[in-house]
Amino acid sequence: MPELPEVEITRRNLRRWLAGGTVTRSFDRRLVGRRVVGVGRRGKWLRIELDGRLLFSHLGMTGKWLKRGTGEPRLRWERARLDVTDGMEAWSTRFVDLRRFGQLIVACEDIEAWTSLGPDPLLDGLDASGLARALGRRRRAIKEALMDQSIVAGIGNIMATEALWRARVDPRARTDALSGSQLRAVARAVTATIERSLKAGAKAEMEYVHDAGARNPFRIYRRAGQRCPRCGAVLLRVVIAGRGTAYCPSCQRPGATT
DNA sequence: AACGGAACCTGAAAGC
DNA sequence: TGCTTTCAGGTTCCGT
Repeated sequence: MPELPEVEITRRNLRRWLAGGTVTRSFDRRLVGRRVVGVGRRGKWLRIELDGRLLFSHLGMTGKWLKRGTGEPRLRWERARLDVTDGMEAWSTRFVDLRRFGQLIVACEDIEAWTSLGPDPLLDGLDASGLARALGRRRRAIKEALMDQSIVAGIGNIMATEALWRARVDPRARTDALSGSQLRAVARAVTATIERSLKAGAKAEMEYVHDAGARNPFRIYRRAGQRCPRCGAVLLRVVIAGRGTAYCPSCQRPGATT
């Protein structure tokens, strides 16, 4: 269930585990014998660069990359593995994915899912004018627009919910109704929310909020019925683009115009 | 073109 | 206890 922060943490882990190593065993024969040059990310996509090949990885809802010993047995829900050696040591990375929405794609050049992404808030930055340009003159709800990967890359249901609360903007507000100051607030809030999550989540074994036993580290995500941490009003729930959305009816404002 | 809903898949938690 | 319903941090397709 990862969004940009978890995917970025996964990228850093994979870079540590793989970069400079040579693949000794893989789910795909075309990767065996190749050296890993580096690991990149745009939005929610990972791009593992090897000599002469690219491996794209999307985590879907439940995908995780984990580091294990080469001799360790197949993990529960393991779908793929990539073993490497640096000449001295050997180890294994495993891709586990309970719900199987994740993707692994071997390619020789960049795939469309990668090249068609909108600006990535961490790599490209995000300001009000960039956001306004990306939104264009569409009129859909701001939350739906933020989750569109061609508008901004890497935002999912949680980052959108949290960022709009931080920006004090109603998630149902139409994009063409937002004022300049609301756009600035949203752009700042998206970046701040991602950075907060990034700091909180850096671990070798990612834990997602819906994992059994996991705590909810977010301010309002999945907290409808509880009180707004800012103004104390009771948070409500609404469905936008098919996704559950908590919001504060008191301090999150609709667009400036209607 | 746009929008809601279903689909893909496997569970956990809540409700009865 | 056990059965049913709802929900889940993603993306895509399909019908209206």
